[in-house]
Amino acid sequence: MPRPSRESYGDQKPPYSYISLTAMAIWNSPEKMLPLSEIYKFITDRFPYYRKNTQRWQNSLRHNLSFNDCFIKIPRRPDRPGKGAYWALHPAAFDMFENGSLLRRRKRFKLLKSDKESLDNELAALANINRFFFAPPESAEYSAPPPKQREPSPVSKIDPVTCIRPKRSFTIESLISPDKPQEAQSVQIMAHPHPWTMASYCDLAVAPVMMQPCYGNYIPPCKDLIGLSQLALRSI
DNA sequence: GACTAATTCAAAT
DNA sequence: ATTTGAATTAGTC
Repeated sequence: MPRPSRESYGDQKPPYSYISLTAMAIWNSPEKMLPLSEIYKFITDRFPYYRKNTQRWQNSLRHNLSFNDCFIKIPRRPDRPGKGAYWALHPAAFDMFENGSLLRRRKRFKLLKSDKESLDNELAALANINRFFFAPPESAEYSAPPPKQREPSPVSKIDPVTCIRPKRSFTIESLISPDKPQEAQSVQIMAHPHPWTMASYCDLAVAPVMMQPCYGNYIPPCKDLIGLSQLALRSI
């Protein structure tokens, strides 16, 4: 994204909140998700103001990441080595800046407790699936992780391990049969279309039950929407 | 000026 | 690196 006027703020503080800046960075990325280090990079690349006092504003930015439901943490796939998880925007947070202000939103984006819990469960399921499908041979041999250790949330109806609705009859354990741990190793990884579906993590043939979108009721990132980054960069 | 989002400091995980 | 809390600052209506 070449931007001639990229640094037109000079050393002055840009009129964007950390939430706006972070959303820009994420939105601007091809996969609509970035690790923390890339978010830092996006900001410091474009706004010289943030090349100083990094300790302070990066701590604040991290605080925002954890505190605001509009940011969700996508577990890093082990085939993508690196530090930290990926951060994405919650699909329902697109109209966060509806009022046009990138400084202060009218209202804080907050998920309902039940939505928050099911989201957390699905993300936990992603992490578990990562372990199943990407575990090194030696650790894959021992056995599937003991189901009993994972206590499902009393609220959510989604199985935290399989990430499927209870009506489904078979589980990950049944797919990864104890006598054929090697098959699980040969799973093909897809192109990672976007973080919202299990499809980006699992092979169709091996895990058909998981193809249903985890976020089926939400709107996935859409190119038709006016990207916050474009919006912001245009105004620079 | 009230209301509350955003920022900061910083402890705990 | 991530989460959380408390205190403070500061946009908006």
